[in-house]
Amino acid sequence: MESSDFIPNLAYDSVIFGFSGDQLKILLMEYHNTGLFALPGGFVKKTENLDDAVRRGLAERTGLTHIYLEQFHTFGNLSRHKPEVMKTILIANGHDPNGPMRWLLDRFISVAYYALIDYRYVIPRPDELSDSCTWYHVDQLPELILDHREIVNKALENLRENLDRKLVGMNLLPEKFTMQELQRVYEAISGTSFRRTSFQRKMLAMEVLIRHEKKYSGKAHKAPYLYSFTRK
Amino acid sequence: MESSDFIPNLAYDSVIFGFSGDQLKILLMEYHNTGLFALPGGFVKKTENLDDAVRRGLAERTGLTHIYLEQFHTFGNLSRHKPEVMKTILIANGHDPNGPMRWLLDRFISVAYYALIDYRYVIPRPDELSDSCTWYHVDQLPELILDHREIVNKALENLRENLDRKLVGMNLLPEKFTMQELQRVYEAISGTSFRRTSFQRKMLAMEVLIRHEKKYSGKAHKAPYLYSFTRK
DNA sequence: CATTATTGTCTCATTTTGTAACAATAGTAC
DNA sequence: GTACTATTGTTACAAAATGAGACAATAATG
Repeated sequence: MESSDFIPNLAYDSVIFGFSGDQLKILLMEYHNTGLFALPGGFVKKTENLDDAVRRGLAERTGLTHIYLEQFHTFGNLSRHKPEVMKTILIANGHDPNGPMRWLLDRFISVAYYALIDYRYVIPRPDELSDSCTWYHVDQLPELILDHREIVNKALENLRENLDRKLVGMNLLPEKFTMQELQRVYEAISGTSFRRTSFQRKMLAMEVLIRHEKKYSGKAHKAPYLYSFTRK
Repeated sequence: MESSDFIPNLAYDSVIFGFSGDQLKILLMEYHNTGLFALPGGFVKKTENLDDAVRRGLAERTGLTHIYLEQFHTFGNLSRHKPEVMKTILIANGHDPNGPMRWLLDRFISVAYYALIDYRYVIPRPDELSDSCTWYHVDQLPELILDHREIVNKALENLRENLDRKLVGMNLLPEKFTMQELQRVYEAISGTSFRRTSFQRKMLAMEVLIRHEKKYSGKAHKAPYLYSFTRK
């Protein structure tokens, strides 16, 4: 990680949403020997588009390309600059805080993105400073460094606002899904519950769903249809 | 303007909306002797919050403080880096493009904000590189440098999305206004027209308006009430 | 075949929205 | 003053959207 390749004082952070077991989850990194948790983030190369830097980082962290990404806010308060936190992390990783990684102690303005991905295909990979890169239920997050908690909150807020405007479900679910699964996604994001029949009527009225074959679960009841979204 | 005071490679641009004569307008700067138009922008000091940098710039450009501001996107494509444009501007202003202002030719990632302001109170002031800082109707903008046209489009898109979520009218109108004036604002932003009676019913149902005395225009018809928003 | 759980659809009441009508003015013309 | 005009605030009714429940269909089980 060579400082001179990157735009100074500029970083990005990503809130990576996945859905499993009726729950909305996000990926968090845990730094070696510190118990500190953070959002996956990175830096922007001097000869790279901002969006591409984020996609590069996401690919490294999840193994996925072609990810649904939304930029939602840029965090630029001075209060987010806490060099002592980064110093702790560097020391815990055996780096000299006055060595070649010293630039990590600088002030960073961070452009925040959220990603929606199909949970099943992710292979979380920690980076060199981290032990783990793991899914956490959004309602049970550990304490996060710097302003990362605020970033998550703003991501959630934004995701909720987009729930009715964009086809959020499309990116969190497999290609084919049942109406119930789709409803669970909407409920997890909005934090409320919907009436089954109203939800079904609303979704079908949007005319973005294609109905496929039934899905036999082996359970003793009528089998639901599988649906997919019309446009890829 | 001393390069070393600022965060390198980071700028902001502002889309300043005002409303007058039933039209939505924005403030544009014209650079000396070039015929080039741009959004008012600036740079962030190393010891300054991002938001504060923007407020500082807005105050300089408009004379106003306490402005309604929304950050809406950060533009970070390589394609927005066109050093020859900035070079032209520097030369036209009698600066040496290899002199102390050379840093202006660097690549900049720009955080974009829009502001909503009461047109009447603005005293537009050009900066040192500009002849003018003038209002332009959003449908009749001159050609803009770099990606500033894209920035305006995205600002408009964002403003439209916020039209029903936030009290947009509050910031573009005087303290007291008629229902018709409010409707004109909504129509100018949305680009559509609304039925008078439905609009009135909708606004009153929101219960955010206080009705005041009537406004006598001197015209031969019933005088409309003046309204204000409940919360400041 | 009866039972159970769940699904897709339909029905009806309620609420919201679209549309037009109407009465109330504030001026002008006379 | 009265008649007339333009615009406003409100009401009335139709149409559409939504909330809430009923109901039939069906995939398993015993």
